[in-house]
Amino acid sequence: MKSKGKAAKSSRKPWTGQDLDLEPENREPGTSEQEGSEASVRIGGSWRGILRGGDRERGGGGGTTHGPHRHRRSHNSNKERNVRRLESNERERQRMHKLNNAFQALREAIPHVKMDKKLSKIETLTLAENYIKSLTSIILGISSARLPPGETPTEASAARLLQFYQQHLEEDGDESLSQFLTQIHSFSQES
DNA sequence: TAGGCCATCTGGTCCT
DNA sequence: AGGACCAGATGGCCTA
Repeated sequence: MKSKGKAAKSSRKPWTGQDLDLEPENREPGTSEQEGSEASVRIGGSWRGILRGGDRERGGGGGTTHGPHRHRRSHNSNKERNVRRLESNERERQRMHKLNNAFQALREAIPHVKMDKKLSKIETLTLAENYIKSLTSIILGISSARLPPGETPTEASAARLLQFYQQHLEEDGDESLSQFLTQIHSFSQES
């Protein structure tokens, strides 16, 4: 059983459009917003249309529009829009699942104390950052042990490490880690 | 019960 | 044109 049980997630059924009457006089997902209404509309478990006119910067979009310049994509019918929305929802779900898989892989890659407790996403990212920094300082420490007296590891050293890593990423993709470690070893040897 | 965390929906924007 | 990305919004579950 998961520590943060999502047992009721099963009750969170994907929106099917069936909880909304899509007959002509009724709305469909996004309709009210596209019509420019500022009213709150219950859509697929979410209330849309509240707090409009956000100050979002460029890129990424995200629920808010920019004043009168909202454009609407024309689709043939409500039914077609509905289908596209459902497909989009599914893709988004899959994308988030991939993201969560990546988070899980990261959790398993970084050592942490509370092994019985699942790390949250923010904890995972923070620990990963600290872990990387620690490893980097260790590696640079090894390197400095072989540097000429008085010479300390510099940012240039770290940049070289990064360069090695990026080079292997480009050449070998995900399989590069062991080779990268080998490279680091030789790097420390030559320093 | 409040707050944290999360999954999901959603629509605007970016990218191919 | 359509998919990917992004962030706001919402509601459910869990823990202190």
